[in-house]
Amino acid sequence: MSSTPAFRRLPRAVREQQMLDAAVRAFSRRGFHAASMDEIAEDAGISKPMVYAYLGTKEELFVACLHREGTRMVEAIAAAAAPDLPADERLWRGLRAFFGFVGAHRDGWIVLYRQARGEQPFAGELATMRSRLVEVVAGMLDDALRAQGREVRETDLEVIAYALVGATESLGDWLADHPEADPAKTATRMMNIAWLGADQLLRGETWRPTGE
Amino acid sequence: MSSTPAFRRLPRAVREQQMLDAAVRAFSRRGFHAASMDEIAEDAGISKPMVYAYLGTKEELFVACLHREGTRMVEAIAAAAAPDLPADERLWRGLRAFFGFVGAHRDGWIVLYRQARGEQPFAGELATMRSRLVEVVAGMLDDALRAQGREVRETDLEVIAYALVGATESLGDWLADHPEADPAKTATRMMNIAWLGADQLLRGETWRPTGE
Amino acid sequence: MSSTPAFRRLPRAVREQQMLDAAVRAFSRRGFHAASMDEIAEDAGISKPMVYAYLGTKEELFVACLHREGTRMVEAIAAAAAPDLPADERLWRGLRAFFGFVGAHRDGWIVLYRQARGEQPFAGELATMRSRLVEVVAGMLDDALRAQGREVRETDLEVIAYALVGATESLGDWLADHPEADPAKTATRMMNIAWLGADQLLRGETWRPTGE
Amino acid sequence: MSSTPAFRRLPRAVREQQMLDAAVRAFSRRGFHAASMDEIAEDAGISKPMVYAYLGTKEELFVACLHREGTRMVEAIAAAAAPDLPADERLWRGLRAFFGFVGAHRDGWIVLYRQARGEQPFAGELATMRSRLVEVVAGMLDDALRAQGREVRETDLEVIAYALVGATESLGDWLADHPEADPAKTATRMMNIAWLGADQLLRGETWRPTGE
DNA sequence: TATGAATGAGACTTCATTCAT
DNA sequence: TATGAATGAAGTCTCATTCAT
Repeated sequence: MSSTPAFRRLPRAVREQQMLDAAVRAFSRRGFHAASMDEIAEDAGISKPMVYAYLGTKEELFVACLHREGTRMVEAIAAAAAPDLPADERLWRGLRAFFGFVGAHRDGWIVLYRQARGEQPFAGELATMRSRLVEVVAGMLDDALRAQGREVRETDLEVIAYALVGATESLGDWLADHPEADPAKTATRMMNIAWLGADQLLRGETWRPTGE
Repeated sequence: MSSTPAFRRLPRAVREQQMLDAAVRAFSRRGFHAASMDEIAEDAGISKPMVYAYLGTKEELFVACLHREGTRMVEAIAAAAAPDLPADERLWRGLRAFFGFVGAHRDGWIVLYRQARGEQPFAGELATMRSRLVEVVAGMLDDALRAQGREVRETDLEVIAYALVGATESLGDWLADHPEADPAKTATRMMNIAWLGADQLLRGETWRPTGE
Repeated sequence: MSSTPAFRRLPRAVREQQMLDAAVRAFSRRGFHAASMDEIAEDAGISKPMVYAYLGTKEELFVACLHREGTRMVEAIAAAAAPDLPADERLWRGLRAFFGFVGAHRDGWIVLYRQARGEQPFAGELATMRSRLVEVVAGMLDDALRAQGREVRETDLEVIAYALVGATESLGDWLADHPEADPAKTATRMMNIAWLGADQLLRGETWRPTGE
Repeated sequence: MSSTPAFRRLPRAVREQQMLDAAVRAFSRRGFHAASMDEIAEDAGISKPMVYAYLGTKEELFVACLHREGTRMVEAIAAAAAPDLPADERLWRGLRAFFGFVGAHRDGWIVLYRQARGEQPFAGELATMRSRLVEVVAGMLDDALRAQGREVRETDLEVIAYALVGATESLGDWLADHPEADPAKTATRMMNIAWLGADQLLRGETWRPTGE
């Protein structure tokens, strides 16, 4: 006799995930400002006041999206690249995990990479995340070098790591726009670029401007 | 007789540049949606209706910014990387011009790279620009290879070029956040990464996943 | 216990009628363009966003007014002029209902007759309504004629009907500007004009231009 | 060597007519509010400040249109219906002139009949014009009656005249929307309706409500 | 005379957010 | 808990009108 179907009154945690799903979809497609709370609530199948009650302000909602997707991504990568593996293996598994994440969570990636970047309140947090990643990658390179008995100035290391991360993100973003592409193959390509390219660089050879 | 004949009533071309300057500043700092036409008009020292009369809708204004800054950047790079130079020289000069542009036009760069990316109506155009750039870079790499009597599958070439462009953009964006850094030095670092790294890669050596 | 349970938070249907009332008043007095949404909302005792939420755009609001008033008028007339009555009785009751409507809903009439006519998006719909009315009147005349064993060319019938409707509308509009006048008396006058005038006309006599 | 083509610097009177032409077109198509001074100036091939200098405010410009078109119409009718003709001839010639005017000056008619009616500042003036016309028509009917040795209460006369004018305007407006229709034929039809219909009415016969 | 440049004012519309049931 | 009803605030855009050349 109850007109309330079984799926109402879900436990709070489930509802929150539904809302975050809807929010990530909306923010990914339309950006922080253009996405509307109305739209998100409707897509989540819930009323607007509930969204406010559970997840707070629009800004807080966006941050929650960033956190969930960022954590998912970082944990996926961290779980793959166990610290006791050799450096190249860690890099390779990390890349595979990264492209796998992008392929499986396009919207999440887009929120992280395209949408959060331009919005002042959030860009800082993202930059911090990237910095930590760059450190990790720099650490891997350093490990590899020491294993070969070589050493590189820390600054150079950081710049190279930064460039590798940038290149990787860029291919990841390309992947997000080409759902038909194979994440694993993309990972292989990036691994080639990263590992062989970096190896050469770190061997100490340097290109020099030719005067002027 | 005075070369600044009055304060108001400037000719159209001048006013348009003032408006575009203000718009690029605003869009760079606050993004497309958060920037307000009021704000832009006030910063340009003019009333809102003039902005609409000269440059149209907010969307058209944003496109005008994109065009001006994009053209500036492309022309700076094209002027530097004359097509009759050897490939490495072209790449080097192109990079120097690119980082020079970013250092000199931070706001323009940020609008192009950070703000346009997430907004659906504009992202496409930007992606096209990047594609053309990737082609050019791939062409340089190809030239260099042929000069050495080697050859590479076109797909690989494109991916490598794409990664190089991504890495370069990423460093450029880093530069935009570090005004104290030296564009020329950043260019040198990127040239190292690009040239030596690519050289190795293109020599035919390949890293391969180790099973699993 | 009170039948006016509170002041705010009325159910949707009630609020919509309040808004339409206010809108008809405003549009009637000032016309589509000069009436402002602010004004309408304030007169309805509600905030502007509610108007948009319930009734949409200004244009849609105007159409809603047109529909409500048009329907009211047509239904009043249709209810009075039951199709099983003899033609003259139908005409008479219809006229009485029409002038009754104009007297009781001046604002509605004015929106329909004076304000919608000049505005391109709405004029068409009104013209269609009038056409249908003309058909009905032509039908009445035809009935009356056949009852007398006479017949008239359809074109003539339509023109006469059109003129009758025009004359009626014109007197209706005059009534709208003379609230002290008696709708019933106006109806009687129009019935005289219509019935006796038409009778003569339809008897087959024709005035003819005298040369030139 | 003069770059000023011959047709600039027209005499004031000519320019004013061009502006009024453009204004009537614009007001007819879009109504008083929706028509913009920009549009009018451009259509007249002149700059906006000139419009203000010559014809004043938008409101004054509209009044000027009303005057010109109203005068044209009245004069056309007056010239045709010379007061020394017999009443039926006057009516007939007047109608022909009226429908001729509508056919030849659609835009002017529309401004007078459809657009001015709803705008408070102008409706009054129009109503006055119509009143005068009604008087004239009532006079004609009176003349005709007296010529037959009969007499009618003035009120009835006025109402009948009002209805005739309304019917005529209505057919005129129909003509404005059917440019392919023949003004002369429409005039003949209206003359039939007016003359024969009125004749009957004025003979003293009256339709009476049948109780209820 | 003639006009490009300029603006104050105000319109429509939308949104994030909250109240009262 | 859950939501329909409600709004303050702000943003985009247009227009009639005037100045300064």
